[in-house]
Amino acid sequence: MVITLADVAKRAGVSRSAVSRTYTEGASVSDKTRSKVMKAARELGYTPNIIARSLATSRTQLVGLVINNFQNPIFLEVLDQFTRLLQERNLRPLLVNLSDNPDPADSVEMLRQYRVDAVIVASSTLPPACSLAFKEVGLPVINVFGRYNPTPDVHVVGIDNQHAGAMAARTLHSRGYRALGFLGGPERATSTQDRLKGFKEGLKSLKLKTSCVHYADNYSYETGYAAMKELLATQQFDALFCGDDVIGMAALGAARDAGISIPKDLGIIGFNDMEMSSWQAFGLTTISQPITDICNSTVELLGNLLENPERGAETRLFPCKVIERDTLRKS
Amino acid sequence: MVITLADVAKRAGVSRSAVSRTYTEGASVSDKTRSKVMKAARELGYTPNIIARSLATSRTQLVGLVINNFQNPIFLEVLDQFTRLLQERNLRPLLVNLSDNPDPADSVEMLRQYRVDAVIVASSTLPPACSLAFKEVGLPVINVFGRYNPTPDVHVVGIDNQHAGAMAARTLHSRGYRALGFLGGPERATSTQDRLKGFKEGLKSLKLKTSCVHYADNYSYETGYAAMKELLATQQFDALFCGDDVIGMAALGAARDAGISIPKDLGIIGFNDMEMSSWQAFGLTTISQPITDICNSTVELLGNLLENPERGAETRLFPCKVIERDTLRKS
DNA sequence: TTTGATTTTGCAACCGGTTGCAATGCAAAA
DNA sequence: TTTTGCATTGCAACCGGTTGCAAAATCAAA
Repeated sequence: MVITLADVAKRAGVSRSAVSRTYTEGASVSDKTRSKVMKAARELGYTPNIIARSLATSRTQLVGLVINNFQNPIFLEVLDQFTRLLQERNLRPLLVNLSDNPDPADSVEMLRQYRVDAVIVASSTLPPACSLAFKEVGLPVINVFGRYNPTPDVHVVGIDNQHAGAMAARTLHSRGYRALGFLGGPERATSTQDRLKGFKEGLKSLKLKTSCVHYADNYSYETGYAAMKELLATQQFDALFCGDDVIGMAALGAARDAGISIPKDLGIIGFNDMEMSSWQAFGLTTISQPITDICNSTVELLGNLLENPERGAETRLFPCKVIERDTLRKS
Repeated sequence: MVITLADVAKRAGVSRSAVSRTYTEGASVSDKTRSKVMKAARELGYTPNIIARSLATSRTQLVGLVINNFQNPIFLEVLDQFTRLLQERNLRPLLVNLSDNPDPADSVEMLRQYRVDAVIVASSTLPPACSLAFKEVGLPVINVFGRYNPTPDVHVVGIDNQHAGAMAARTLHSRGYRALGFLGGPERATSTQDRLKGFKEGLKSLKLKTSCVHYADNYSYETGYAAMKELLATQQFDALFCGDDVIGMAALGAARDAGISIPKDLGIIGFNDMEMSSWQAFGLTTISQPITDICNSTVELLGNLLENPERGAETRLFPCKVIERDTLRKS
């Protein structure tokens, strides 16, 4: 037997509206009524039914949180931040795993059925069409870690991957490396493409050419290790820009196994600055994304979006930073 | 302008009930009516409102997923599995981050307000009282990675930590180590306590005593590293059972830095078999929990629980397994 | 064709809240 | 004391579905 508004109203000797109003921010209720209601509610153990409220207000306070990468530990941090920030704003994350099927249609339908107030798509590997699909059914959507688009059709918060690629090129060059290779994540990921593009352009402006380009199909150690072995067997290079720290660490492992001296004979720079890159077993020099800034900005933008859903699409880019460790020669 | 049941009904020339029934599993509708409705719905772009349905049926298909450990990468895998398994059953995970505030009261209230059908508390560090709090307000709850309790008041799915501790003791002993130490995770975590208890009992039946006992306050590398350094400075031992792989890897790092030969002069066994323990930079011998079995079993139990919420509390324990790598001598 | 059993259908009440509107109460101003 | 203005209150309709029940339709058997 569950307690409803009406029960509380009866016990407090007021109307149902009065009860509703004491639970509504900024509604007009006298202190006297409010305290009568509170008392009755406490005595009965009343808990407002948000589902019913959602129906009436057509606001659920639910936010779809779409993720497709449960391999990369960086996303655990992302989840941590998002859940915290959303909780602070009284928003609730409905988690969606898009790993196996990159076709968002089902998820779109599902989140629509739940009438979520907005959607966060956190992925650098999902195609832009995915976020668009949400927008097309009228759901406010933010693509975090998405691709920069000069004429955006969907809100994007993240980094400028091209710029980061150029930064990697300049950094390697400044340490005296000259034969620079690229070992990216999945080739189809826009983040990979953009980083490579920026890397190449960076090299060009330094009058250099990319020594080799190779990809790891996913962000696992094995894949990265195998890719690096192949690279070592077939290519010449004295420094490597890796599309992710996991791959960077795998490359580091493979190089060490091949007896290559790091950073003397080979320099490696990773991407993401995950927790364990700092462990002294690796000491991987890497480029970090300002995850905290990105997540904060996303949720803040989300807040604005809920006030004004028609707000035009914008792009928010944050600068990356080189994290100095032991896999590059000192400049 | 959003399309409702009534709109579809009007266009299809049937009653609202008919529309509702075509969207309800196992309801009685003729094929003719059903197809008329489907056609109208398609033409109008109708999406049923699950919130309204939830209100009417008092079933939301929402499941609270409570996590408090966003540091340990193992939980990313857990999240991956749970989201997948829940999705398969048309259940939706509402993610709750209990990191900062271990007092579950707010979360209980929130999940209650959303009328979630059930709650999964996935944690080995939260006190049992936390899961109980959910039960007390009438929410079916399963504590995953929880503590074994011979007279359980809450459903528990996980491993027998005591048994695992004994397994660690036997394993170290069988490799010829005799001065066995324990470096656990947070002391207050029941999993830590139980593993230590089992470890001690295992030693006792081998006529040995624990050489030293120490704890790391959390599951981070730094903390583990510092704890290990202290241990090395103050204690004598030739093998160490670590409460978690992160700590194990930190211990490994600290030992190497101290110039200790592993596994010859010091054996280390970890816990959890996380992805990177297998990386050849570590090759950490460890004890693995059968995460997949545990998650499967949890969701299956959850399914049963939804059918019959009054089902008595049960405990489901799965066996752990030693994963042989390079940080123990061969037997 | 009639009868009885079985499906299918629509009506209307209900799920548990919110909110516009008119009525009421109350205090300050006239 | 009467009037005016504002804060409070309750009524009743509404949000978008589900479902028990009785009536209508369908089907098979007689």
